[in-house]
Amino acid sequence: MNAVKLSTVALERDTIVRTAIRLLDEVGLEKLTLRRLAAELGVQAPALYWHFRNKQELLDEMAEAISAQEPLRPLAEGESWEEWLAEWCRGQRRAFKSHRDTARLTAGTHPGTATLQTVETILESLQRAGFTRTDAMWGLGTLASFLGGFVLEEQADQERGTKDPALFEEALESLAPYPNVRAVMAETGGPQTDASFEYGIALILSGMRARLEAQPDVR
Amino acid sequence: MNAVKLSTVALERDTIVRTAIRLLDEVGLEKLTLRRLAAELGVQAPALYWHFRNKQELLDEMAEAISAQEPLRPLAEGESWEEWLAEWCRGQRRAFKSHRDTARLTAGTHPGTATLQTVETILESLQRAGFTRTDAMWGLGTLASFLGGFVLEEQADQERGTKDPALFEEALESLAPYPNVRAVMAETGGPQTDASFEYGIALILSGMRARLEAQPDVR
DNA sequence: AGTTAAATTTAACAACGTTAAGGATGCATT
DNA sequence: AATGCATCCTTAACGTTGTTAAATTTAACT
Repeated sequence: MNAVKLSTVALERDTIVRTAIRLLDEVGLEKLTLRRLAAELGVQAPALYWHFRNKQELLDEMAEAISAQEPLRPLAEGESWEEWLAEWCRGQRRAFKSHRDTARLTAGTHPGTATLQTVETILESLQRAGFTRTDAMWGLGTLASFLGGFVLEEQADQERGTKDPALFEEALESLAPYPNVRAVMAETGGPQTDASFEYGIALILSGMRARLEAQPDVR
Repeated sequence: MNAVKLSTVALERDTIVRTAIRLLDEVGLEKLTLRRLAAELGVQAPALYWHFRNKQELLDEMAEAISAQEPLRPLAEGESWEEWLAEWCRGQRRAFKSHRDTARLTAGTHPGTATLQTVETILESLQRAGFTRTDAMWGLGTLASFLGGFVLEEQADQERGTKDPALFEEALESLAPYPNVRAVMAETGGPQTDASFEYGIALILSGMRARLEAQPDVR
C-alpha cells in the first residue's frame, strides 16, 4: 500500500528533524555532525542519505520547523495591525531563542513553503489595513531583516557565554577607551535585550505608520 | 632591533589578511581553506599558525578589515544627522558587497577596536544632535541589525546565482501559489534591492526622528 | 663561532561530509 | 512457494579539513 509507506517515510523524516533539533540544543551547531545524529537515532551515518539529499537539506528543514513553532496568528477584526505585527516579531524571536544557534542555522537557508505562506498572509493583511503592496513588502522586509540581524548577534553573544555576570563586568572593563559605549552598556545591560528589541520594533512600526498616514487613502 | 621585527610581523599579518580577502572573492567562504591560502602565499598551512591562533582569528581580522574599508565620515557642522547616518549605512553595505560572503563572515565575529571606535563616534554625534545616550544606542542598534540582516539575505541570494534573469523568471513561476508575493516580486525585482534598502533606512531614521522630536529637549 | 629567537617545514591525527556497493527486510506478483 | 522489487540500512572507504607536535631552517646579535 502506497499511503502507508509514504506516511512511514514522512514520520521518519520528522523524527530525524526533531532529534536533530534536540541534539542542536545539547551540543550546538558546530558539533551537530551527521555521525553524532545517526548515533542518537541508533543508526549509521550514511543511512541519513536515504532521507535527505545532503546535510544542508536537513538543516533547511530544521530551520523551517523551528520557525513554524510560532505560527502567524490571523489578524483579528478590528485589531491594530501594529500590535499584530509586533506580536508576530516577538513570536519569531521566541522561536529562534528556544533553540541554540537558530539564527546562524536560518541564515543561509531558502524560504520554505510555510515561510512563503506567512509572507503572503502578512501582505494581504497589511493591504487590507491600507498599505500599498510595495509598502507592505518593504515594511515587512525591514522588520524581517532587523529581526534576523538582531537575533543573530544576540545568539552569537550567548554562545560566547556572556550570561556570566563576572564576564560581563570584564567586558565592561575592556570598554574603558570608549566611554559612551561603556556607559550605555552598563545602563542597558548589553546591546541585545528585550528592551532594545521592543525599541527597534517600535521604531520600524512607527516609521511604517508615518508612511501609511502620509499616503493618499485610496480605499 | 625590536621595532623592525615588530613592523615586519605586522606587515606579514596584513599580507595574509589581504591575500585571504582576495582569495575569498575568487573561491567563496566555503572553499577558503587554510591550505589553499597557504599555497597562495607560497607557504605550508601550519605556517599560518605562527601568525594567528586559529582560523577564526584570521576570519575576525578579515571582517574588521573589510568593514574599515568604508570608514565613518565625521559629522560635518550643520549637516543633518539623518543624511550622515544614512550615508554610513550605504557605505557599510558597499563595503560588504565589495567582497563575497562578507555578511556570513561577519556574522559570528567579535567587534574589533575599529568597530568600537565607530560606535563611540556615532554615539557622541547623535547625543550632540539631541538624542539620549540610550536612544542613540538603540537607534544605532536597530540600524545595525537591519543592515546586517539585509546584507546577509542579499548575499545569500547572490551566492545562489539569482543574477541570471532566466532563473529569476523560474523563481517567479514557483511563487504561483502566493499571488501577492509573486506580484510584489515582479514589481520590485526581488526582496533585496537598492530601493528596498533605502526604504528600510528611511523607515528607521523617520522613527528615530519621531523619538527625537517627542522627547523634551534638555539642551 | 656560537647562542638564541623567529619562522617555517614535515608528518601526522582525528573528524568531517559524502559516495559506492552490497546486504537485509517485507510486500506483490507469478 | 518462489521470484522480483522497492525500501532501508550497513560496511568500507575517499578526499578534505582544522589543528598539533616536533624537527628544521633562517637570520641576527654576542
